[in-house]
Amino acid sequence: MKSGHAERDPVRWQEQVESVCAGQGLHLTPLRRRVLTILSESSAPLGAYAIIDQLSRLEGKPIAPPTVYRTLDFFLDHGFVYKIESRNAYAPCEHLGHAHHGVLLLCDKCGRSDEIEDMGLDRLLQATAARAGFAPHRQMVELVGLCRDCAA
Amino acid sequence: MKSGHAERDPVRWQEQVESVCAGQGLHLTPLRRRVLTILSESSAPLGAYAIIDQLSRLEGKPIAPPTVYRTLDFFLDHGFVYKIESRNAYAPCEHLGHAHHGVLLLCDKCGRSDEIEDMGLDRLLQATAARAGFAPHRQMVELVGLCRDCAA
DNA sequence: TCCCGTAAGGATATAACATAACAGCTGCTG
DNA sequence: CAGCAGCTGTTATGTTATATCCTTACGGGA
Repeated sequence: MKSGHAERDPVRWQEQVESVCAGQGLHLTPLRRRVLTILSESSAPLGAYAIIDQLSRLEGKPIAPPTVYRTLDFFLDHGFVYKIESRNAYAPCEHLGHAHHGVLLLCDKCGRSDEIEDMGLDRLLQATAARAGFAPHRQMVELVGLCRDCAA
Repeated sequence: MKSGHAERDPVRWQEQVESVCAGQGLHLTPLRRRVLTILSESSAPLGAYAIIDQLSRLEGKPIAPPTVYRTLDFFLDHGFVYKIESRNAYAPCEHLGHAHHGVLLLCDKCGRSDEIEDMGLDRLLQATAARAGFAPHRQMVELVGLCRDCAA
């Protein structure tokens, strides 16, 4: 029985990140690794303060916001994580390697986020922007609604 | 000489909102009217607290956040204003009447926001979502980059 | 007239999200 | 070993948004 969700494997995802880091000489420190685990094990995107809480519990001492925001910045910069602007939340990027400009499907009911790529859409967006004389360097496409599972 | 920007006429926009309100029996109170004016006269989208500041100056007394957030909610509910999620800012919706699901072009340099409609894009988004079994009821498409004027 | 319901706004407090600024540590490299 | 870069800790603060309760204004029906 297959779920409607992408069924990301947390372990596999983390291994991929590890291998990309190794390949690019990026430092995957213990702190970063822990945040990675927290993110990957969550079924839904997490807010920064949810990460702070979990991390504080893990470490047994309070972790201050800047620590987590810096870690998130590192992941965002390298495309391992994306930010969901309409929710102020962060989620593992399933398509490592590509610039992360997918379409986000955000379920109202279960809170999950799914990311899909669509070259046709990207081209159309680019063309639409170009027609307005606009040169985009970042795009956000977020759809809020009901996912397959929750609609059923 | 025509600007690259939509050159929205603040007065005209406000009149349109007035007429829609009249037509739908919506109450355009003095407070709402003042917020409308503040929004329409700004060249770039405003954050809620910028509105609070301006409104407080206009009224000669401090205005509390809930007052402005309620007013914004009213405008958002009726599609007079849209929220720019990636900036936490609010701007007049130039296409009254349509559900406001346009593409937002956000200039990094001058801070302005432009809204364009694209039926083709909407259809493609809808189709893409449907293929994933997703039923969207709200969409956000934001492109960040350089507008025509600033690129020149 | 009196009462009541509803919509709008005021006031206080607090929650939630994010960053500035500086200090310390570690490991590399000249 | 000196000096620098990268990472983390710490304190404080800035920014955005909501919960809660109270008051006012207005319209409709007993």
